Amino acid sequence: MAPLICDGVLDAWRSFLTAHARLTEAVDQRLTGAGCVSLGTFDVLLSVHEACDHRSRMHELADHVVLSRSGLTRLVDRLEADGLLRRERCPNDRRGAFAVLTDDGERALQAAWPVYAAAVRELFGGAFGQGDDDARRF
Amino acid sequence: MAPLICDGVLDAWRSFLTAHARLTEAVDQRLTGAGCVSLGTFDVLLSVHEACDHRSRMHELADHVVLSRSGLTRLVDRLEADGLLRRERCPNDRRGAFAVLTDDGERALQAAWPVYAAAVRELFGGAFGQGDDDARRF
DNA sequence: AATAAATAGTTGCGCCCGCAACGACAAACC
DNA sequence: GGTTTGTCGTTGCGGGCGCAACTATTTATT
Repeated sequence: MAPLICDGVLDAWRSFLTAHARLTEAVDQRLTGAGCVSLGTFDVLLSVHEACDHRSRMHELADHVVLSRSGLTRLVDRLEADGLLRRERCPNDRRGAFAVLTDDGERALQAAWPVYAAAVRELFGGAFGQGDDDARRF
Repeated sequence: MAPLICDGVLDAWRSFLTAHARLTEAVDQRLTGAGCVSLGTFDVLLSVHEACDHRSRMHELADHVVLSRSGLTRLVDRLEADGLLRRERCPNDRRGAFAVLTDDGERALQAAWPVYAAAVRELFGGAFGQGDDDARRF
């Protein structure tokens, strides 16, 4: 039988899959190796930080980090236990809750940021034409 | 404070992360929705199929699908229980084992292949310039 | 040859996730 | 106003993964 994969799009897809697995693993190891939060935690903290008033509804947060609602509930549980996030009741909608950055969460985000940025630029940016490497304006 | 993300490489990285999450979810749903094996299973079956003699050493397989050795052990356990794969002792190295496609595994791979290819071309290929869409030579 | 170091694969353990079901609430409909 | 439908977030459950430790075997060292 001929090889199943003989198509540019499918080759690219497989490269995409392996690149994602290796890159996320490498970036996560940079973060945790430097004593920072994990990549998953960082994504959540950053999303909350970028939201209006540094707070985000749970379902919006779940959408933004591409996690199920239940998955986000547990993750926020952990971050709340770690003191990085806290929940706040939503005044308009008594069903809803906000995730809000605590001061510790803000500090953890700021501490992780340079590690994250450097790792992404080096590992991800370096894997491409690195045409933007001199466009750093951090 | 200024927004933390103001860099082309970092924007691209975040798009990369969300694209991966959404695309793998969508491709997996196409496969399972059509009664085929999951995406993770498909990757393993395809890797074994492409290997020499349709068999692959466990550690090579783990590397190829970017899984830990223990993770691959469990995954092959499940596929063996499902009758899609079987283990064979390695004659040269008595520590080693091969994962080998069974006839059922081969059939499952062939059944999933067109669904997989169509999903990847449409969802992944379509997300780009689709310049290769007419280069299909399946 | 004898021993030390490295490698292959498996297992116990704990973590993290998605699905389905649930209770609380809001919005739409009549 | 009361009922139906939809949405928000949480929980029980089971699946799937990585890390560290382990056994068995190979390879390197002396």
